[in-house]
Amino acid sequence: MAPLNEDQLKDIRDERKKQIMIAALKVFAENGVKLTKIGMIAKEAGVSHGLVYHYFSSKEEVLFESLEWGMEVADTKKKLDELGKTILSPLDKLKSFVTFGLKEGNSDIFRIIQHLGKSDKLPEHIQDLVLNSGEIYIESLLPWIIEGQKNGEIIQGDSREILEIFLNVISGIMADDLIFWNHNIDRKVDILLRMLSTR
Amino acid sequence: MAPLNEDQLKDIRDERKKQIMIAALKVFAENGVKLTKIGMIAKEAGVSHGLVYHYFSSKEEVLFESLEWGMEVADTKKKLDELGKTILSPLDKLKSFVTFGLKEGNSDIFRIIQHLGKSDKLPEHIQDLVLNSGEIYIESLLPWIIEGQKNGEIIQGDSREILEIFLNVISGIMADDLIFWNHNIDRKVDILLRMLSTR
Amino acid sequence: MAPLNEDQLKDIRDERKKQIMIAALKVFAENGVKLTKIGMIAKEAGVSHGLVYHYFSSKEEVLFESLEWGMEVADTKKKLDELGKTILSPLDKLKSFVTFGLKEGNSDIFRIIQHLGKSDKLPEHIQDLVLNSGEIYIESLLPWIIEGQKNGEIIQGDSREILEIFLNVISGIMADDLIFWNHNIDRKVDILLRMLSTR
Amino acid sequence: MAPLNEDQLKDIRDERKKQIMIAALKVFAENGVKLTKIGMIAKEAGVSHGLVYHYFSSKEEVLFESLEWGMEVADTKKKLDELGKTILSPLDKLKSFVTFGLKEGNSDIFRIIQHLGKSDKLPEHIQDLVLNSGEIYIESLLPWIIEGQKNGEIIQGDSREILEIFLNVISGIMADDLIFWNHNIDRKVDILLRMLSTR
DNA sequence: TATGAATGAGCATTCATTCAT
DNA sequence: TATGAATGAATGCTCATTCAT
Repeated sequence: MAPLNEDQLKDIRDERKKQIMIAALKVFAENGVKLTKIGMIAKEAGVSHGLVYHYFSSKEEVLFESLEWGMEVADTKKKLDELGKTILSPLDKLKSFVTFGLKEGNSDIFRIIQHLGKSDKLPEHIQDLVLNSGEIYIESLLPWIIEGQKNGEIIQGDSREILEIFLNVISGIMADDLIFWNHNIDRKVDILLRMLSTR
Repeated sequence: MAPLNEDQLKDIRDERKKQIMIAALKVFAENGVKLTKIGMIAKEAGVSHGLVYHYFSSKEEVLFESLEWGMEVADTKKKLDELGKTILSPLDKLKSFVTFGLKEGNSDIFRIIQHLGKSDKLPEHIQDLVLNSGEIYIESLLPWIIEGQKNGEIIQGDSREILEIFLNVISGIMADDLIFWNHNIDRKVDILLRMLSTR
Repeated sequence: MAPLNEDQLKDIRDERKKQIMIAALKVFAENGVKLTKIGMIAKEAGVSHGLVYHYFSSKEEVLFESLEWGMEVADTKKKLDELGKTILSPLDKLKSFVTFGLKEGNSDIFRIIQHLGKSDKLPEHIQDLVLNSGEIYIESLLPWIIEGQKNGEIIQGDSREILEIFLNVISGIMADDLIFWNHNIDRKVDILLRMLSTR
Repeated sequence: MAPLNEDQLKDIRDERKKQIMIAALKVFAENGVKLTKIGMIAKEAGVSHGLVYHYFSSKEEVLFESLEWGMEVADTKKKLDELGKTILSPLDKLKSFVTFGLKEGNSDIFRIIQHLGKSDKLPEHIQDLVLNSGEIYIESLLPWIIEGQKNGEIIQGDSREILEIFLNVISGIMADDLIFWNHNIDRKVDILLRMLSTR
């Protein structure tokens, strides 16, 4: 009889928004932003397209909020923190990180960012998010590279340039065929890391 | 003015088709197949969109014929043949090939194929082309890998798997930011090739 | 808390309905029926859009009931009755009525009716209301016109036609820029009434 | 065989655009801008909605270009010029102008402008057009008012204010029921003009 | 009674494709 | 051969209406 109380409503709202954002991240990652239709997100989330617009004001808003939220809760970030605390060698940290990132679902944000990088006229707040996201990885990974160079594990040279090359390769791979990479993944990641390792 | 005779007409036909296909390959490579509008191809080719339909029955047909023709005449192929005849070491051949491929324009077909790999429902004849295209490179490159393994330049292991990993990395890169890779290209290609080289 | 008894519930019901109808008349008058969204009415009334549907079965029903109720209780009607009882000359009664009607809020029903007059396919019961509404004013005003013609204040001719012309002008004005008319209103109404007066 | 030459194409283009603009002015005038669907314009013009977008980039553009063109070629303007050259008295010029303007089709622009005046956020170039359009009438009509005041035909007072009141009444009427006004039009216009006339 | 979550029909706009010239 | 006029299917978004709580 009585309407739902505020907390219950907030729960539903949050739940639905999350549900839609998870779907959005997946579909955006798979198809790129432009080719993602709102209907695809709605279908993936199991709701009507109308509902998507009940929670988000536009497709752009879905993208922005999903990315923002995704970057906040991203397992990738947790993984980085977690790895930072282990006693693994820098190179092993990188390997572990790449292995993690290539698992399906873990690379969604990376892939979306990459798609976005290729669009011309991004709205500014999304542009900011994209630029910022790059920085997050660089912040975490650059110290590992430097440390690896110090202990002789990683090749010498401009650390940042080396990292950029590496990230470029990784993001290219992620945009590609994840299934291929998940077969025999350790072997493949080993080969990938040879790029950087002094052996 | 006398009407053109048949040969002249055929020349015009061929010329126009080529002109459109060159434009198509460029635009498809830059934007992906779905996001490429017929109008974009027509504009790039300097013809009306109507004319595109005069020579091709559909966008899909433009894609198919362009790819087929492009793979036939591709500079990449010539480059492979050419390199095959040099006395460069296998690793140096690979380097030279990658360096060539990263130059703007030389990777169009590669990039289109990669875009296509991500679509679900490709018409069969295009599917065949895509699969086949991989084979072309494999045919040329696999012997180099094997030779490199024999002379100790290239890491041991399943030659074909190594090549596939390598091609995957390369195609990922090509889909990405070519401008980045063309800065300081030799240094970058060197690092890339460390994946395969024993030193 | 004891549950509300039936009378109390009915009071709430009536209060809420009135609240919504007042809001509806205002918003319909300002925006026209088609351009009025249920959400606009709900917001103006300070209730949720869901509640509007609790009391009315459709937007059309909101319109119909609001009009019906509005015509019943309209201040305009009271004003007409009131003026009827004064000893003002017919022309002065008309002036006073027009001045009253041009004040913001007093012309809502007039304006809605006018908007409706322009729609094609009105449901029959609303059509009836619209036609009927005209009659209400005519009933009150026509005697004034006739009286004015008798005493020489108002121009001769078919009384009903003269009234229709006059009402047409008034309703056109009301649909327009009320703010303009409320500046220096007496002067403007004087000019308006020159149409009818013999001077 | 040969494609149409440039002149022929231009003719078709101009013809189609005109056809669409005429339809647009009519439909916009009848329904107001917001309630006018592109489909309604297309249907009125006897073309597909797609074609409307072939010639105009958006609904707003249809509105703008149609208004601009309509104001340029408007018979109203010609009528004003023409009347200016006659030897009619100022009051008779006004009568003649109003009579002309109330004929169906002659008031489209007036009515659209009036609809627009009630919208809030008009794009600036349309806003300009609206403001400008008012001025056009004022420019032509004000001298008539002044002249009429001089020769005693028209009531004394701030000429511009009198004109504004008059235009307000006229535009209100035009928004209304033109069919009503076109019955017995001379009689009605006579009554209307009594507002301004000293007799 | 009261809320707002949820749905789907409808309209603006884009673009592949057809066709008259 | 070559052009661009013309069509209509598909997609983003809005809003009336329904319904669970």
